[in-house]
Amino acid sequence: MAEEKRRRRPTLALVAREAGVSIGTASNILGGKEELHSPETVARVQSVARHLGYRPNRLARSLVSRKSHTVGVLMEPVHAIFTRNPYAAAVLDGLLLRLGEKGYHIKLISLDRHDPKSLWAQIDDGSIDGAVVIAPLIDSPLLEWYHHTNLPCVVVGAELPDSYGLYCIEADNAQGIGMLVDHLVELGHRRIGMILGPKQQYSRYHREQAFRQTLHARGLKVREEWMVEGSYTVQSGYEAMQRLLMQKELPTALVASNDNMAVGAVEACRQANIPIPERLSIVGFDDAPSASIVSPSLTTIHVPLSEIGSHAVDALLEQLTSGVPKRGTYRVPVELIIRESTAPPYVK
Amino acid sequence: MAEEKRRRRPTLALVAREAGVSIGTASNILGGKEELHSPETVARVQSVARHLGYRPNRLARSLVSRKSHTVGVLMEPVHAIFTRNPYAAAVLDGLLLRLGEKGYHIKLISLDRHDPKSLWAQIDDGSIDGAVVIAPLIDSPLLEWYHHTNLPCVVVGAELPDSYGLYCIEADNAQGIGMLVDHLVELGHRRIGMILGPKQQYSRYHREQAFRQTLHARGLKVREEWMVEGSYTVQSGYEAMQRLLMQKELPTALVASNDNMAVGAVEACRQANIPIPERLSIVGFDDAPSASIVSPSLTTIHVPLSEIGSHAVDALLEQLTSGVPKRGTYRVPVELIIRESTAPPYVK
DNA sequence: ATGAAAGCGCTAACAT
DNA sequence: ATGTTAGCGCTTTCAT
Repeated sequence: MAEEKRRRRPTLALVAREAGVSIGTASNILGGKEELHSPETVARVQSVARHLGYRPNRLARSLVSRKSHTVGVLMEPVHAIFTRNPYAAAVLDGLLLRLGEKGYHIKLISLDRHDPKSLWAQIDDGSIDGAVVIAPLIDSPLLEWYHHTNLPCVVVGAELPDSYGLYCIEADNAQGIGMLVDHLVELGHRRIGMILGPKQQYSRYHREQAFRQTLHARGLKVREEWMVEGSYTVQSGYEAMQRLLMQKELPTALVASNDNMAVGAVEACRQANIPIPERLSIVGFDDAPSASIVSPSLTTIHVPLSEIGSHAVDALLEQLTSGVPKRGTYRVPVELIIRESTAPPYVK
Repeated sequence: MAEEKRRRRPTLALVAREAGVSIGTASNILGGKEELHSPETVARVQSVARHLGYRPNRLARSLVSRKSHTVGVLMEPVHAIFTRNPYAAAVLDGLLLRLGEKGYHIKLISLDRHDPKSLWAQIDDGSIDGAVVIAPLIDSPLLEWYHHTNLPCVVVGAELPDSYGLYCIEADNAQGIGMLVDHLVELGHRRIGMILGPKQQYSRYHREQAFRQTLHARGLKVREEWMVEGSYTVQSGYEAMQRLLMQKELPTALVASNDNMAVGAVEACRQANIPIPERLSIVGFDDAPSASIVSPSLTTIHVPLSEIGSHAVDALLEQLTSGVPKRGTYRVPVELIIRESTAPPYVK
């Protein structure tokens, strides 16, 4: 009995008793409202707390205050593989940094495909004040958000239709793809292909559409046999390139929808003895760390991913404090980074 | 008043009242002890809960049960940058996967250097049942662990002295370095240098020591001017290589303490027009994604990082259920991966 | 099989 | 300036 008491961590009640004050007083002092009490009491309580090694129980605190000071980061299982997903990793960097500054804690939630029914019970269980959703997929059960919960939420890496009523932060895909195509056109390319992203990703469509429009605007024709599909992984880029290489006619330049796939494509070309950029120019998107490491290094679009993470935090905390849901889309300006993987088209 | 009630999420009490049962009964049924009650009651309660959209409050549940079903992942701020730290990213992958399988949630905690006093208050606040510490640094306040808390804990990516009394999981550095050196020696190299990790990392010393011992065992001399230091980043490897290149005499092979630095070293050589591996063989450690992407691809040591993450979870959960603290070290077997960055030494 | 009641550790009115 | 009280939403005896 007495032993059990000893094992348990000291509580507010214990501190109060030892310091000879009421539990409310102790709560005030240890909860940062010291100005309500006399200096002596404050000192005594703090000293007792220190000696006892008192640490407030966050759960109890959150239960009554209805604030967990924790935000959830929701990821599709596909994305919860940071080694293969520089995108999610970079966004997480930004989230972590800003959330830490603001004194918030972070809970990582990888959606469980096995049991989508318990999805909302897992997310909205009182343990988080709000959520950041990373690149939700098109059929994602997550997107029924407002049917199930009114937890504040911010979406990163996908531009959702307005009807979802969520605030989205996404790279300006149209601007980025436009810059890439223009760069290639200026080099003299007129035969340009594309490796598309997977059909479940919103970004795929925005990037594809921008590609088609820009080509059109430049008076170039979109050749459907040069539009191949990948899944945003290195391996898929490799395979897409192999498929492309089986065509009778080849483009002189290729836009990969992200850097991962561009890296895979470069490797496929290397194995097929097609020199990059002499025979084929290849560009990527995102400016992942690998883009500057591969050889040739990739011309790509720099997306300030970790700033996007910080921005997401700011937008979310703003909702938390104001109580007003935010909606709409913030398209983040991007930048063209010219490296070694692009050159004028080969002339026989 | 009534409005406020409406806004709030339904509680157990509400479900119980609507179903015409006591709160205890509802708790049993919704908490998985349905066998204690009659089928009709069970059905009724479940149905009411569903219609009301009831979701249990995890905080309240954890408060009374003293289990949060959440594991904390503690990282030094240096590591909390996943884009630059494939090591932490890969371990996190493994943690995330296994923790998800086990129904545990995960809280990411990046140590705050600004306020080390509140460190334990942040960690041991009732919100986690145990912790995984990723690659703690040598002077880390974290290592006073058992003075401050008896939270179960597992250390990954560092082999701590026994005195800390913590269970550590780390790649078999001695084996790995031995394999690398042996590989180089077999190729004919006798002049081998090393890029060391930073002094704050435990792994630096284990890798350095293994290097010195293996060279010694092979009858080779360690040339101190070929032992240069980096900080496990690509940039630091680049700079370390530049310093090395200023020596009058150069080694014919170089062991970089991790892949990041090997990548940086390769880049420095490229700029200095030193062909790899013809003029200099370079090896890395970890088998990070970049190792197979750079050109030439890196001969390196494969460390099953995500398995290490899973293993860490298993070890931690074992402690959680058994209540018995685990200690000692598990040295994970590693594997030599031979790629393009190594070749026999150049002969004039 | 079910209900009543105690309390997890804390905050926030409200009194004094 | 300090004490008292009523919960936060849930689990868990202990009765019935």
